[in-house]
Amino acid sequence: MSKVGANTHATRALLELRERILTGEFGVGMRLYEVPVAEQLEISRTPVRDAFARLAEEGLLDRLPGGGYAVRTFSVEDVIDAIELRGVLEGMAARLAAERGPDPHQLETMQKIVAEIDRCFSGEDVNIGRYAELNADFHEALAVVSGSRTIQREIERATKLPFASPTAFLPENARYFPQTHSFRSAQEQHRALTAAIEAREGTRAEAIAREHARIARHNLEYVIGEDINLDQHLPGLALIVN
Amino acid sequence: MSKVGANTHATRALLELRERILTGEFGVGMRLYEVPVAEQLEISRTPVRDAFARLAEEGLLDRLPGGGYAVRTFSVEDVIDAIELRGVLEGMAARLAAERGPDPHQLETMQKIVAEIDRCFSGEDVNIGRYAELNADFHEALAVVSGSRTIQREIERATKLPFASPTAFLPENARYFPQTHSFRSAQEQHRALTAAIEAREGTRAEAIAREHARIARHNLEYVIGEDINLDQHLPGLALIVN
DNA sequence: GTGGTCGTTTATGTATACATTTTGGTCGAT
DNA sequence: ATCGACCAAAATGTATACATAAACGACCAC
Repeated sequence: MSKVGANTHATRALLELRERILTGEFGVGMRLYEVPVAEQLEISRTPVRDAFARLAEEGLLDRLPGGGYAVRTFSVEDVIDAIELRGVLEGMAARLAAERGPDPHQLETMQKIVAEIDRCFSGEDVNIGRYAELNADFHEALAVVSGSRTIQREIERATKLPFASPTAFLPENARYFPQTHSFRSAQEQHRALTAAIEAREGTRAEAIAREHARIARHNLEYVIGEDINLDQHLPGLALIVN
Repeated sequence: MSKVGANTHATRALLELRERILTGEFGVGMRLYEVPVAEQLEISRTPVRDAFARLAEEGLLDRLPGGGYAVRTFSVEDVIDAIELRGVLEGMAARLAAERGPDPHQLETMQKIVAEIDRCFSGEDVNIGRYAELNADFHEALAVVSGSRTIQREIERATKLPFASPTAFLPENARYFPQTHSFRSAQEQHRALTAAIEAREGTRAEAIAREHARIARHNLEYVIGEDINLDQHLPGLALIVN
């Protein structure tokens, strides 16, 4: 643990503040001041400034024209577009992989993850926790198989907003969602996407990836429609205003 | 001029360092140290740190694992992918505009810019300077007509890398490029893209926007192929290693 | 009631000193 | 020749004091 960032005040502030933002502890649009935050965290202003800047970079804080930062507000439309963006980026990743030819090891990694996800459905109940884990692995592998550092960076970045991530709205268990059957169709998409990449079918791969990303949108609409108070359970939901 | 950023040491450092990076004054991959840079710029370390962080956010500096920053290196492939990414983002913008219906005023703005670009071709010589200016305006209007803040942010961000911007490799005059006739075909794409959006043809709009972005790729390949030493004239070219 | 000006308070920008970590070179062992 | 340990120098992280700008409230004029 000698790497900078792992145990610095700035990093700890970043983690703490990110958590508070995502759980809604700071109201949306709320301005954050260096001095009170530094006092709360019992550190000096300098690492707080660093943390603020990093959170702005992540898209969770807005820089204000006169200096300072405020918690960023997201409309439902912003969230929909962020999800759509991830789909477009992952579609591009899939297309590039198919067009340029996937690295065999990386393709094999994807195939192994798909096989492992299948095992989540082997019992009567879906093993949601494991599914979520592997789902994230699959999406990471998808970025990697693109063979493009640029795309990997962008997907990583787009995924930082919790409601746009592939695991968005995947709770630790399924009690909030009546549609666990959709996990199976999601998995079919994983399988089809992997096959399309292998077959060098760029257009097909892109289309599947885009459609696949819409799962998060579907879940969002479900959550919004049911007016479920899930702030504590679905990170980032507190940031959405409408 | 009371806005933070306009005249702070941090902003001046940001502008100065960005310029030096893009002109190749710092070698690619070169590590930048706070103390010497602060001395060169005759300011303290604090604004230098701010500037470094912002340049990392812009993608021009890499954060190092042990702290500190280095000038980011781009392979030709990275640049190609950055250009492709812009095409994909602008394609998404065009598609969203077409699917959701463009705001009439914003559409009119695009149409006016297209008409104004036409006037750059009215003489025997293309008015390249004006073309470049209006080209940038067109692309900004394209981001705006998407009606999506998310997309606007992302396009703005993708465009920050100079070789991925719509004006990439558009010099102040055409003496470096024998293919000024390609400006005319680019303008036809502007026109077609605007018409596709107006006609609510999302798939067509997206395809045109993607193809349009490839102009920068074409120009890149020309520059690389001719081995033209254009560091001082084409911002960011100095960052490309191969 | 509204808008502009002024003064005070608060917040951010900056410099600098100190603390901690990283880096690079040297030396010794294998 | 290579690797690991050690140490000093350099770099980054942090705290704090000071400088400057922004924000806010009060007051006045129209």
